[in-house]
Amino acid sequence: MKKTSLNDIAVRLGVSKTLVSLVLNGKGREHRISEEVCKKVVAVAKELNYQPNQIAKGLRTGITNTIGLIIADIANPFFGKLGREIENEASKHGYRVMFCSSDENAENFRQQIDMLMQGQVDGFIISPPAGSEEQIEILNKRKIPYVLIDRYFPEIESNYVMVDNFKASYEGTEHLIKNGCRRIACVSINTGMINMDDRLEGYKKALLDASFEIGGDLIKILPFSHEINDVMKAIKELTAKKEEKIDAVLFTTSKVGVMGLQCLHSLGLKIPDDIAVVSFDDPDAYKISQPPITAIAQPLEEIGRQSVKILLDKIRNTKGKTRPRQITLKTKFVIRDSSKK
Amino acid sequence: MKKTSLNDIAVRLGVSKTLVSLVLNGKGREHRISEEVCKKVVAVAKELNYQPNQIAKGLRTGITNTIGLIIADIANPFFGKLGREIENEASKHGYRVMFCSSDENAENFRQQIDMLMQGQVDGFIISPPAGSEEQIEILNKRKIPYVLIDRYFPEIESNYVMVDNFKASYEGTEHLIKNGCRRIACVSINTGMINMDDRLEGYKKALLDASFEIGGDLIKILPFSHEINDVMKAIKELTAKKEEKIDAVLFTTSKVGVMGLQCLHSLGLKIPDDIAVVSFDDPDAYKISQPPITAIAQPLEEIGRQSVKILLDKIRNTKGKTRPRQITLKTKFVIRDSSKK
DNA sequence: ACATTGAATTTTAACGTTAATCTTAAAATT
DNA sequence: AATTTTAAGATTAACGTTAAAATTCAATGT
Repeated sequence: MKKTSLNDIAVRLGVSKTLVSLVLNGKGREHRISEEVCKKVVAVAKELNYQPNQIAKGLRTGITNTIGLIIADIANPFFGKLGREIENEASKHGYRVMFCSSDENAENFRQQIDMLMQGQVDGFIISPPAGSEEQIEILNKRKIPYVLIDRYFPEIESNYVMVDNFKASYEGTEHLIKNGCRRIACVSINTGMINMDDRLEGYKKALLDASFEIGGDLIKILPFSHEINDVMKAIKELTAKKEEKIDAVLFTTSKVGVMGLQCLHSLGLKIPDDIAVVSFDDPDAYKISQPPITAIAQPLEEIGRQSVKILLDKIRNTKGKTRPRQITLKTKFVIRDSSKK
Repeated sequence: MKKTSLNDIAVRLGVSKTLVSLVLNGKGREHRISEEVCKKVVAVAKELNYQPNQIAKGLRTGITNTIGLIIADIANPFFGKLGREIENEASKHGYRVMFCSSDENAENFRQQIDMLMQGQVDGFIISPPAGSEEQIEILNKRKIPYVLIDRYFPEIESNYVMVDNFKASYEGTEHLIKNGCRRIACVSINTGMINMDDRLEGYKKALLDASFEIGGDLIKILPFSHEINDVMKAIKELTAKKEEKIDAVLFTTSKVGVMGLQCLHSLGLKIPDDIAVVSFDDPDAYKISQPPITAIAQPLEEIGRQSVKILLDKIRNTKGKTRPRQITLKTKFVIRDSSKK
């Protein structure tokens, strides 16, 4: 049972395949195909269960109705949820999604971009890893539509959808200060990307504005491919010294936060009494944690919607040199018991 | 800057595009193309940064090197992690992945299958929703390669990769019994699929073998699109009656389990003293939970590897009527503090 | 009567690739 | 010298679709 093609329908009706194509694409009226013929075409198409071959369509038109999504790791709930929002929004507009997990690795990323650029997608939604500037520049040069999410390169003119990481971090830290915390640590990761920098800076600024000391011994930057051991080491160091013991910690991602909580628990530290906790992102784990964790939640649905919207805009309007669309969204600060002193 | 095609290289060298194609596909030797010409072709291809157009290749050969992955929800960490394993394994073999979240909805599923069957993928890895038998039969009839994961239809001959849900559930329940629990509830969801049935049956059989009563009031089957309210209602009912109060609960998915834990916490019930907990799946949340949750972990990497392996096998061997490959894997029972009495 | 218009289609070509067949010239064989 | 073989490549056609240009036939206008 081979698949039905336009030609099969055409032969069956003794008309040209162009006519069939026109009719099935709803251009019958426009091309003054008679009502009668239109009906016949539609009937036969239905009878033979015609499904257009998207590959052939793609070759002819250069349009695949597919978006390439490259993020760090689809298994990370943050990206999983974001991926889902992107899928939903794309689907609404008739687009499918191919996804790749770069593991924050520039070489993986390069290969993935190359692979998907071989005519398979109309554009990209990308959370770029450190060191991928060159690839992004290539997209610019070739005028391939794309939107960055989660982070961007300040020195490259791009479309992007972000959150205000600095402000979010500032708020979270300020909240801890207001709740009476005095020695607030920050555990972050070294991705080399601006979103993490901003989160650290927001934290520092909040300490500064409260006239707190910003000790280097309060800040732990983990290697970006962090294991639980790395986190454990950091937490131990932060909680070791009796006199200068910390009383709160800000985690800058849910991945490091989840690991951090495991460590705090296994060290027998009580949250929030011994150590108050605030973390970026808001995975399920934070809701069932005892106590529940105060979270800096990103507006995933909005990020998904906006990034797809902008991308489809760019795809439809590749010629007009529209100025880059750069959107910064607000995070939602969800106060739970982990930050109550 | 248009993309380089085979023809561009051919014209530049004054040879035919067939020759260029042969050389770049490594068939130069085989077709006795001279060493000298081969080198020139490769050099120019590199110079012009030639990337084969996969769409054109796909049209000509009928091969897209793309797998369609249809699961319930990529935002669900279980499927997110599984998706990642599938992506990894597919990538090793030069395959890309397109994903769709069906939300366990047969109509969504139908559309997604139809969409991806329009020439865009070489085969499917599918976690089929209830009521999708017809679609699966269509795949059979059209000889489209696919592998089912997580569940299957007993009445349809298919390839699949599963875990032994009955046994896993039996073990989990048996463990609770051995730890001294006497009134063990089961909170499950009504997907209408065999994996959930098996989990329920395993639970029942364990009770039966221990000569416990299998009360209907111990079993709560939630609507398959369950909200936290549904779970809360079930938990309340299970813990309401003083005399017949439950002392343990088995959750048959992590989604219902995570919600259930939220409910137990908010009702002020202590785990495991008031109620011991065992749950299918092993999300991060269970590791940082206080106490950590005893989990029936599925071998996600193995499921991913096997399903891709079988699928690629079928794709490469569409003609030979190979018998269906049906694989049942073992779960890993991870005992943590939530089940200690 | 003859050109003009309009409706209803058809023809052609192209997207980039590759499988199958065909060509050519030189070298080897009889 | 005539034939066959071999090396090295070219040509053709096709995958299924669609944009652009061309055709056909009838009706209308002058």
